[in-house]
Amino acid sequence: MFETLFDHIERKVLLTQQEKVIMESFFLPKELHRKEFLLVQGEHCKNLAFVVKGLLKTYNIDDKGNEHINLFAMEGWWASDMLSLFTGKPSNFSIDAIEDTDVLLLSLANYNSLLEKIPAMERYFRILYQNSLLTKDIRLMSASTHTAEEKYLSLALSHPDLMHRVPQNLIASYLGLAPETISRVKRKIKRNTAQ
Amino acid sequence: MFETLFDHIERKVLLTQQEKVIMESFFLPKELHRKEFLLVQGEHCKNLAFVVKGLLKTYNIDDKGNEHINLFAMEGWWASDMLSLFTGKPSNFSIDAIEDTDVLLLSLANYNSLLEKIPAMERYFRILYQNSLLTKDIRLMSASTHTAEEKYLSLALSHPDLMHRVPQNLIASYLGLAPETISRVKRKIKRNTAQ
DNA sequence: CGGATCGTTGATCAACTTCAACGGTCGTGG
DNA sequence: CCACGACCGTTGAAGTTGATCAACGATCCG
Repeated sequence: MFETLFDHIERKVLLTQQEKVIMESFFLPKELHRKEFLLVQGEHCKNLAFVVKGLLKTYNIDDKGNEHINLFAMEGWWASDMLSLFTGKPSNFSIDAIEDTDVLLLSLANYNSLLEKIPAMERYFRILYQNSLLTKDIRLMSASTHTAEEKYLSLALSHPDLMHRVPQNLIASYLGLAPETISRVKRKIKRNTAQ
Repeated sequence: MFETLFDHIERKVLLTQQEKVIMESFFLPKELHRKEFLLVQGEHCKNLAFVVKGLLKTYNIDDKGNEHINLFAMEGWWASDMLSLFTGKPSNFSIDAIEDTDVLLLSLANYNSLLEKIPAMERYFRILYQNSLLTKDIRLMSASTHTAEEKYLSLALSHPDLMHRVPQNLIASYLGLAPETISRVKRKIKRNTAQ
């Protein structure tokens, strides 16, 4: 369980053996099976979740009943509704499991203790968030400048693994497109690359 | 100059007098007048810029020659192309001044020294990035779920100050809409609220 | 077998863009 | 000081992209 976590953290910062022991006590392991919820929209988000194995999706259901996926979280990723977690307001997102998934839960109180007691973790999260910002910026740019086809191709290029693990209607939702649009884009690409 | 910087930082973390003295040596003050560039798309981004006074815009020009504003940075905001700064790759953004603007420049080397020498700054940037992530998430959601009218109203509500300082064609660019669309949205809102 | 889930295809529709023209305002140089 | 250009917003008409609606086929699995 914790090996994946420490592996991932130590790509950014180093931890002493003692720090690792302390950290283990902060996390609560949990297993989710396919379709099980980690967070339900409207409830209060209580944890950050580190994905050890499996695949989660974070999504919002809007007024018209449409689902919009905000994030896929695979092994080594964090999932949460941080806005709800930090403000205590009801969550705008649901999180559930696309595959059977193992997570390590970190409560807000433990998150704060962690940051206080282990300076390396302050650094870790700074770097993690810094990198996340870069990718969000790119997505944000892509959302308003790219065509449906460009969005699809760009995701297929940067995350080929996702395309295999996730049904296309979820990819569509993630890209802000209708499932039918994805289907048509794929056909068009096939036709173009065929000859 | 530095008062604005420290005021802003000390809303998140506390600094000792000694730390402030050290920090001052890391920053280079610079004045920009209206339309002057801080960064030109395609060049290498060398600095983080803290806006002391004025207003900057960060934007990308796409293949078709369209300008897409990524960020407005007013007093107390940071502007940079972090991807270019950290990777050394050519920048995807230009940054220029909408108003005459005073900035404090922080080079990559000084940014790293800062983080190393002053743990409070590690914490400051972790919190800064954490908050930025939240707002980016909201923008990202808004970009794919909201109509033109909703996007406009939501910005008008959350940043009324911007609407007064920035011409509408730039607002349009920021929201990923055509300037004409903003004009029509405004007319519609006026008609609806009139009676 | 039968239902659930997923992808495909066609037809229609709505939202927003694009193109073009015009009017107002502001600031600067002659 | 005023005239001109730059810049900005508005309006209309036409065009495009992608959404929506509906129907159908395939696959998977209990």
